[in-house]
Amino acid sequence: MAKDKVQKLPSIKRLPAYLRELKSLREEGRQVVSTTLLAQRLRLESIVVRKDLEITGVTGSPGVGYKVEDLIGGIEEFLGWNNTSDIFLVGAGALGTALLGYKGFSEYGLNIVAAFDADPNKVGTEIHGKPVLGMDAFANLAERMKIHMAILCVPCDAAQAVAELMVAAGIRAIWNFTGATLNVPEHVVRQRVNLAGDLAVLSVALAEKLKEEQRGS
Amino acid sequence: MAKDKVQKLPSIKRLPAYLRELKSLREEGRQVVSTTLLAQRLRLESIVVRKDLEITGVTGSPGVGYKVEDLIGGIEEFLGWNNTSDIFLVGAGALGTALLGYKGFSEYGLNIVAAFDADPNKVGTEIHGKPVLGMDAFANLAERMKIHMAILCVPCDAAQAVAELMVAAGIRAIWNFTGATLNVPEHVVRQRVNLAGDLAVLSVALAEKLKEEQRGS
DNA sequence: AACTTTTTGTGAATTTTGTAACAGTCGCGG
DNA sequence: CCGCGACTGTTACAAAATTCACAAAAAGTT
Ligand SMILES: NC(=O)c1ccc[n+]([C@@H]2O[C@H](COP(=O)([O-])OP(=O)(O)OC[C@H]3O[C@@H](n4cnc5c(N)ncnc54)[C@H](O)[C@@H]3O)[C@@H](O)[C@H]2O)c1
Ligand SMILES: NC(=O)c1ccc[n+]([C@@H]2O[C@H](COP(=O)([O-])OP(=O)(O)OC[C@H]3O[C@@H](n4cnc5c(N)ncnc54)[C@H](O)[C@@H]3O)[C@@H](O)[C@H]2O)c1
Repeated sequence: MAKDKVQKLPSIKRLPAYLRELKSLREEGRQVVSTTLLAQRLRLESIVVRKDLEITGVTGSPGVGYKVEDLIGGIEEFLGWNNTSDIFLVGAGALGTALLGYKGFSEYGLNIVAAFDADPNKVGTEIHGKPVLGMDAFANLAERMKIHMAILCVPCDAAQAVAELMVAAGIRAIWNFTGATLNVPEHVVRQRVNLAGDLAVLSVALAEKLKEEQRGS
Repeated sequence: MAKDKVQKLPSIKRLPAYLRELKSLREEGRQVVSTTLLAQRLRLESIVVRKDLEITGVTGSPGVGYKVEDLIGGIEEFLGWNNTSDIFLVGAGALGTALLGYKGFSEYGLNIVAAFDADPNKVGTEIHGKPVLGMDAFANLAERMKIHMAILCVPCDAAQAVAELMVAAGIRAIWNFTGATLNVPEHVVRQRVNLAGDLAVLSVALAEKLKEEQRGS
């Protein structure tokens, strides 16, 4: 029954880039912006921008453009980034440490509350001001604090086990930085950061470019 | 003129996941695999897997499946990951440090040779066994060592300037971990790691799921 | 040997995404 | 207050990706 397909994925993925640019424009004191300008800044076609912005429901005025404020508000509301959501992070290793210190998340309405790790040497310490707790504390705290989202950056082999623990603790959304494919129940959403996939695209594009060049010259 | 569109992007992005699973199957001593099994492991439909594998040119035999060895070889060759490529990293900060220590890159035929940073306190040190050099050394070394690829993880504001320096040094592919949209000439390929975009998808999917649930109950 | 099951490979249908075209609105400069 | 260029919003069209449908191959089963 559950036909939980989110539509217009590509558009949604581009929204944060618009948001970033819009905030930068606001800094510059700009109040109005056209899709032409946005497109130019983001190296896209203006029609793409127009179509993307359509899904937020924000409207502009012909001959003028959109109000910067409206767009920022509209995108944030569409993404649910206007209210900050608290999130837990599991795996305070190399990558986890970088994420814990990343200032940019506040732009996305994201607040990492605490980190969790299996390593007893790390438990009890603080990283970038965030406490590192033991895995046994996870379920209890998640429930008490009503945390629904979690970042997963443990080694790949541990990923599935940790994910199951998350699900059992009531987590509903897992942001997965590991290479593993998670098996989770229907009611949990998951999003994998596919670095390898991006690199694959880059590799193929470069090879293509070089080949083409050889042909051309 | 150059209509350098790489086709089947979604398929290419999935290939590394197959590769990972295939290597794991090889570990387990498996010699043959069907798209049915692969799909099950990666939570995809078997037809998706079949279509994706098609682009590598590897063929299987009906009723049996594909040889695991063949597929691994085929995918690696298609992606150009069979010969290791050397790459430079610029921005040895929080994220850069994590990347420098990441063992997984060798799976992708990627070898980070050296890091570069503007911070004089970092220059001259080593991170995870990789030397951190000053920015002034970049161009010269890139040419001498014939490096074509670079990882960009400096703060967003510095991204464009550093990218231009890379291009001037002959870099042909930039793996961009910053939020900035890079302006580079036609002959350079770029791939942005869009964390914010992934989070956007997760946010919307979760909101959707919750809304749907409310309706359903 | 005939039949069943599993699975590949391909061409075609369907859905989704990206592009183009254009009517209609707005503000501006005369 | 009229015409012009800039811009939106919508409808129509094209391309790409996904999904379906099925013939044919291999291996096992009766
Ligand atoms: N480092 C990178 O740059 C990078 C890049 C891409 C992907 N990744 C992925 O991110 C993940 C983490 O990478 P990393 O480099 O930070 O590894 P890491 O080894 O530095 O950190 C892993 C952390 O997880 C903890 N851990 C291990 N098992 C656990 C468990 N069962 N429960 C809770 N905590 C546990 C460890 O104590 C450690 O602190 C890996 O899956 C890796 O593939 C890392
Ligand atoms: N930390 C994260 O988890 C994270 C997550 C997503 C994206 N990012 C992005 O990655 C980038 C780096 O993030 P970070 O957290 O590592 O930042 P950071 O401040 O820890 O590191 C930036 C590094 O770049 C160096 N640098 C600054 N200007 C430079 C220049 N002009 N030339 C060469 N080096 C220069 C600095 O000395 C520093 O070492 C940022 O663009 C950030 O948005 C980071």
